Amino acid sequence: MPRRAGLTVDKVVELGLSIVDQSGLDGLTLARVAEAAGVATPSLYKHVAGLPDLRERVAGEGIAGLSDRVRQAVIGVSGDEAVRALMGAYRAYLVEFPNRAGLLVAPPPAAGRREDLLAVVLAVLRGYRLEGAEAIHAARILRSSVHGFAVLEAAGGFGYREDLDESFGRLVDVVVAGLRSGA
Amino acid sequence: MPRRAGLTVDKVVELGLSIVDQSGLDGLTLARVAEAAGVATPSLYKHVAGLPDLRERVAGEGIAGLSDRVRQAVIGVSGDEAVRALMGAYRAYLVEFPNRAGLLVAPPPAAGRREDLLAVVLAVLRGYRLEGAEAIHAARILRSSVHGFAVLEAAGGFGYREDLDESFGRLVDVVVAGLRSGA
DNA sequence: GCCGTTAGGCTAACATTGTTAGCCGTACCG
DNA sequence: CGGTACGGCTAACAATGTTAGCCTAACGGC
Repeated sequence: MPRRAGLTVDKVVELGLSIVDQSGLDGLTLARVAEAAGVATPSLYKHVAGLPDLRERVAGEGIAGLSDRVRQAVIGVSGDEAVRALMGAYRAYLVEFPNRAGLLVAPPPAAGRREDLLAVVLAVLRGYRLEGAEAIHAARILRSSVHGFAVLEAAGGFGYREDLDESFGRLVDVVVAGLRSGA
Repeated sequence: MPRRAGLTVDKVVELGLSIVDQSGLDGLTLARVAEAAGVATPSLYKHVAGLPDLRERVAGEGIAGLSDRVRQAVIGVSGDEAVRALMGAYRAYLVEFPNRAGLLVAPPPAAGRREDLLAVVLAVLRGYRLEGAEAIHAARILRSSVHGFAVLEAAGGFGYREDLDESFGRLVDVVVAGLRSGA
């Protein structure tokens, strides 16, 4: 076992993310990360500035992961299909990683990552010939509805899990219809 | 200064809620509540079982507050107007108390409170002649979209605040149209 | 290949918070 | 008037975040 653990910021953030997946947002603690890294707690300060900084970075990573998934999902499709793919991928991400829901609403410098996601949404909406402010409104509608559903599902906010696929399908239909009508 | 502070569970929860409003969810700490109550920290254990319990109760109160607002908003209106009023009240609540957004997704025994909210939504949907599973799907669509928008707005998740009213108006239109078409 | 510098680990120490245990007086009830 | 129980308190402890300062392995320049 090397005297130097060879830790980097990226490894610390990755460990943090997996801890969030296992134990929820409240489980993300410097002590747990240090333990997972095989290192004493204060050593982490050589890589991150503290717990708030780590939280921010983990949130950024979570948003980036979502962004990647969504971007992959819309490759080669357009129009209604792209919207369905985008919403499906968004939901699937939070089904797979429910504990990351809380990461997706962080206001701070994670903003840069959010831009990526917005870019994908806007690209998809280009198929509807929406431009400028119109596209912004449409993007917000799209994101709001899928985010709301996914977050509530991830948190167990719906009474019973039955028919969730059906509910989601209908939500997607409503959004697609809205976009087509030039919402 | 009375030897007995005359504290009750309700007062503790109320103090907790106002602390959440002032300092966010992370600011809700037994120490802060005790200070606000003019009492030593361990004394709180005579009223709540600990921090998790307090969190649950505060969340319940937050959901109850939303429920009340929404219920008030739909009194005397029906159909499309009721849906608009419901969504408007939901959003307005989180605009007024942005820090309560995180309270609305708690899975645990706050479930009872959520039932109330669901009941209001279902009552509103009765105007669309939706029944049984149909009504459940519609309720989820309604709740998902308004929740998503309100949460993202509360967290500053939208880049700029401009035209948010316009965006929200369009979201409401899309949902109303979807419900009318029997989504 | 030596040597200085630095990066990346460590221990020690401390503040804050949550939590438990146990004490003690006040308020109320018979 | 006396007893009980409720609602406060202090003391003590564990866990976490954070700072300070040390020490050494790794690496680069001469």
